[in-house]
Amino acid sequence: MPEFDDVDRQLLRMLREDGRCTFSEMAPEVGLSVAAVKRRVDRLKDTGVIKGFTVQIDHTKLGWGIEAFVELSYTGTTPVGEIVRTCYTVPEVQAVFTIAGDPDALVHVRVRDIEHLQQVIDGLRRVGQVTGTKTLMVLGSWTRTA
Amino acid sequence: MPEFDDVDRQLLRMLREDGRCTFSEMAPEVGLSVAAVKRRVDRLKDTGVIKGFTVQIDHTKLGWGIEAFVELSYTGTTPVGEIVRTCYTVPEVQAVFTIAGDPDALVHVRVRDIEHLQQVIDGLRRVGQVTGTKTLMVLGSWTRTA
DNA sequence: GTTGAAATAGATTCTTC
DNA sequence: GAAGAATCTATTTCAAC
Repeated sequence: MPEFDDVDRQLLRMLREDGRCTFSEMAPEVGLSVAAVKRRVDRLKDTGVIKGFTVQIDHTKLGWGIEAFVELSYTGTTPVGEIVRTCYTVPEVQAVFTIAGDPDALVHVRVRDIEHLQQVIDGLRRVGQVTGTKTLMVLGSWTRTA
Repeated sequence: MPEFDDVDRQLLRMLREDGRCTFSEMAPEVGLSVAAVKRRVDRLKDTGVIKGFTVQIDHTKLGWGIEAFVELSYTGTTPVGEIVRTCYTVPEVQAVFTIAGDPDALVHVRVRDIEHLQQVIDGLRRVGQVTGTKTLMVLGSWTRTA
């Protein structure tokens, strides 16, 4: 990453708040022309700073109201790559974080109800050499800019 | 949420993979007309299923290479709303999850380096009635569809 | 639910400074 | 680096089915 200035930061902030924000909307905000804004956003994509765009979904509205983090501990011989692989095949898993120390992984899951959560946790325990789990039930959440 | 069918699910899946996917791109995929796709996406926005759109950023490219989860425990008298409020004023905090049981909150932070992480954790400890913290350093991560 | 057409707006490219 | 104009593409609305 060579130069990266306040204008770039401003553009990223605007795109974080609205990923479909147009060049014409951003241009006056940063005091540049539409063409100049396009060149900057293109450069952010080319350099990989912008990985892509996505939609923000309210999962409770879809009936997937329960969110939890599952801490997983594995036997010492389990390679990290296998931990991730055994987790992301489970459709309820939203994200997997491999961790230094204890636990070995933190898995973010989203489920319809408690019974469903129980099934998902059982599924995670079964695959691989899991030695223990601890489930953190999410009561509420706040995410930056969402 | 009244009716919500496979076409809607397909549209959400496509928008998750590319939030800037156009109606004209989605229409042939789901076998509907452009106008019909627009009506469905508009309905998903109106009903709140679609909360918004955002950009996916590679923070390592911006020099914020370290990611961690901090488990926070509070005194019994601390209201949940205050926990969230004291956390999201810290700019390094990406997300706050309030938890049922122990710990009371799980905080996702993103920092430049270890020294910076130390400062952020110290900052989180200072505000509110924090009785203990445990930090999970993220070695690697996988997120659905990202 | 569909099609097609028309109007608007945004993206993109090119030439200019 | 930047602006402005021309072109193309997509969105949006509408009428009719």
